[in-house]
Amino acid sequence: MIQSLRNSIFACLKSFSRDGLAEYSAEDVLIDSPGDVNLGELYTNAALVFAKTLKMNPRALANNIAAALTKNDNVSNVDIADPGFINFKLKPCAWHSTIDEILASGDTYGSSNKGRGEVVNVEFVSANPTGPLHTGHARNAVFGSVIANLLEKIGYKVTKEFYINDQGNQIKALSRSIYLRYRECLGTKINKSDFSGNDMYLGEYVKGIAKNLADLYGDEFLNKKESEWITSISQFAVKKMMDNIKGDLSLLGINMDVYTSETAVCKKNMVNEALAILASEGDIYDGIIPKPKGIDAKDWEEKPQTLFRSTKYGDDIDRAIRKSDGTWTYFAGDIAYHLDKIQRGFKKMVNVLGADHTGYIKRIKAAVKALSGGEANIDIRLYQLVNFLENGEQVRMSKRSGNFITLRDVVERVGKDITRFMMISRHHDVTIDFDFKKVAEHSMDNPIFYIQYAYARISSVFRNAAKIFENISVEELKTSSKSCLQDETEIDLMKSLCFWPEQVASAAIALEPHRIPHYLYKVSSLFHSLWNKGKTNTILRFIDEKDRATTIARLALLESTRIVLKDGLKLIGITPLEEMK
RNA sequence: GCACCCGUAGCUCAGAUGGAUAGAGCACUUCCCUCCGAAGGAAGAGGUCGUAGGUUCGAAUCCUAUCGGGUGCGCCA
Repeated sequence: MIQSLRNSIFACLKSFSRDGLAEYSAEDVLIDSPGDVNLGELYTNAALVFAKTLKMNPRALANNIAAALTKNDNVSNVDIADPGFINFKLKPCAWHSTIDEILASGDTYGSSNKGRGEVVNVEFVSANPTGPLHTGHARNAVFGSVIANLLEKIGYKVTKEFYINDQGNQIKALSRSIYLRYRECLGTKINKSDFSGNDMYLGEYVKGIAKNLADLYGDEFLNKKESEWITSISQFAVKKMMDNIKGDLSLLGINMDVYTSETAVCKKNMVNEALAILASEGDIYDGIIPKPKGIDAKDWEEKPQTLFRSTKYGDDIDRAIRKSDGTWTYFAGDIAYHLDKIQRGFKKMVNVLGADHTGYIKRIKAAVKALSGGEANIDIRLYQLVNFLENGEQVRMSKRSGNFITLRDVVERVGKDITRFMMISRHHDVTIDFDFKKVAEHSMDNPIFYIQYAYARISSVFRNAAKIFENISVEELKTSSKSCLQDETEIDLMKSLCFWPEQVASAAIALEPHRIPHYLYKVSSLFHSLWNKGKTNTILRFIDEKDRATTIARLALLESTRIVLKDGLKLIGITPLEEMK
């Protein structure tokens, strides 16, 4: 409905200039409901926005648009306000046809083809396989998965990807930690001091992996030099940890499409290939990175290193791709990985990272630009920390000691749906306070219950209606007359449902999933409001035992509300409840 | 020192592409269950959108400066 209004306004604009609007489309026409209801149901600022482009007086343009709208059968009460806003209403029958639209579309209501089937790679979580997923990863996982759902919904072909950092010092440290526990399993006495080395892992899960190792390989690695076991145990450890991580993700209902391993990328010689591309553009050179001012770096030595000229693509300083011992930096591997993505055909990429990766954005964007000759683009979304509160007190966590809340802990305690809702309902740039007590409360502090409650109430109405009227079918809801739906709140609800496709598209394009739960809350609120109106004003009740036609019309409105709520909940990965318990 | 992010009601937060008198919830005040689920609803009060300039028909939104808070800054991944 909104889209067809846009189209008629845009057609009017186009009649004034054939090519002046070449860069614009009907999508650029704003139609919204004004904050003040006295101003009307809907308004557009198109005359103000396009007056300049068309070199016309805003007021004159507004007159023309208003005339065009007046001719539209769905529109009534067109009015022009200074300096050129156009306010108008829709005839009730137009709102009623929005219900028919929703019922006809069903699950696909809100979908669009803005993505035109373009492939997009959404990389998220990508946690080091050195321990179970923790609470930070939970936000990453939920955020990434909803972005993927949203992009899919607007017509992109999405690949959800996890990058496995199965190389480097952390994996070595994990392997050494496992090896110690493995010896312990086989009877060697291990002292606490043996774990005092660099970044040794102390978590209980290390013992579990060591036991598996001992069960499977016996004393095969015992009394051998590190060089003889490190590769085997690393591989074993990564395999075990990845199984663990996949299990944790599935607790949140998340399945990745692709897991790409750093080792595999290196084996394909991608690092050299990537560097060759960069070198051919003159973006590789030997140089010195200056010491940053104002921070503590006592043992800083200025040494020449191989650098990537990322400043050419907007970075603040050039970045090292080789350590002074000649081995590649992590960044070199990441450059190779992104070349791999590009070669797999992705021109559009999204990467979800924790806020501690702030400094990483510019260099990876630079690399993608350089590697693709400007063809590919990567969006990096950072998310802020989650503070966990127990009885109002923040829970301290330390990963090294193994003392941290795992994703599994959280999900087992409050459930998948609440975890997901908490992680997704705030803007990604805002830190979240996750209070274990509050989130489980069935109260207004916890909007998920409000939304679930609306959904359950609708289902309840249908259950009750079925007791009174026989054989209510979706077909009957579709074909019935809705002309009795005239109440202000009913219209408001229809109006709100009408904007669902817009909401989905805006959330997807902005990569801001939190808009979805906020919208669902608003729809729920209108529904609850309508429900309560029926308590005092009995003619507004959904079920009228003596009037099947009216009941069916109201059920049609409720069904379309249910479709939107269900679709929205599905996008954010939450299971709707048929009844509250 | 530099980069990125945040600053909106007492509290927790929404306000995409600049739009009209800045919105919710919690808390506070007052109402509404003989009634499809009160786990709800209606109304009231609460704001110099950190501050100061600028851009224009119009700024919470864009630009500049500044204050406060967070994150990060070579051979960690």
